[in-house]
Amino acid sequence: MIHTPAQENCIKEISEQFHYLFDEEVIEEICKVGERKSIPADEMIIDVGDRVNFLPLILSGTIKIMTEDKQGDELLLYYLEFGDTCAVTINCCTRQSKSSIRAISETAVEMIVIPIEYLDSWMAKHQSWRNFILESYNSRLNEMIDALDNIVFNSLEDRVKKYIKEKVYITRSEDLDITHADIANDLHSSRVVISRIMKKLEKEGYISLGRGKLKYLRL
DNA sequence: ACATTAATTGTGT
DNA sequence: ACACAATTAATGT
Repeated sequence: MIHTPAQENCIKEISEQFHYLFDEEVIEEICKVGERKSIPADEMIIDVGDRVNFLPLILSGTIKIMTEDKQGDELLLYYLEFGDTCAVTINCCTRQSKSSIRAISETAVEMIVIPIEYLDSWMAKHQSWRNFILESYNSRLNEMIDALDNIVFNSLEDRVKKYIKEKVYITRSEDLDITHADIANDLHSSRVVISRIMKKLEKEGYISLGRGKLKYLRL
């Protein structure tokens, strides 16, 4: 098979990062039809109600996935990271329905987007692709059950702790630039309540506080 | 360097 | 939940 230099490059890059996920054929397919995209931080990628016509494959960076309720309040669902794809998107695409979620880049993101028309035939043709999709569904479902469990059964304080942990993990930094109001939005709570919890966590020595920032010490 | 203003955070009811 | 006080950061003079 003949490749353009750009495709050669792409194959090299994807094989390096994804060889344990996909076999050769799938990687070639991805390079043929996939398009590489760079997204700056804090960019809205998909909004609620948008028609989605591509499937993202994250190379680096983090994407925040959330829903919106009738009152327009947001709730953080989960993050997408390296090697992830969006299970919700797969659903939307194959059923030709509109997005039920909003996706915003948390950091700068590098990704490959694949037009949806290829997904069906790949499912049939390539076992490693099939496994990838199913695996992605499975792990996301488990995460969601976890998150639901957390909301229903755990106190807001525990949710804040978990939130901070996640944030530290995805930014690879113990110093977070975030306001109490931001956290309140993500957790579907109010600023005042978050402030009180933050103060408590600081007193207990878990974090240290500053205006617009906090430092993770331990949990 | 100082004053003004806006944004964020703290606290009592 | 609301209101307001206190604190801090940003901006202009």
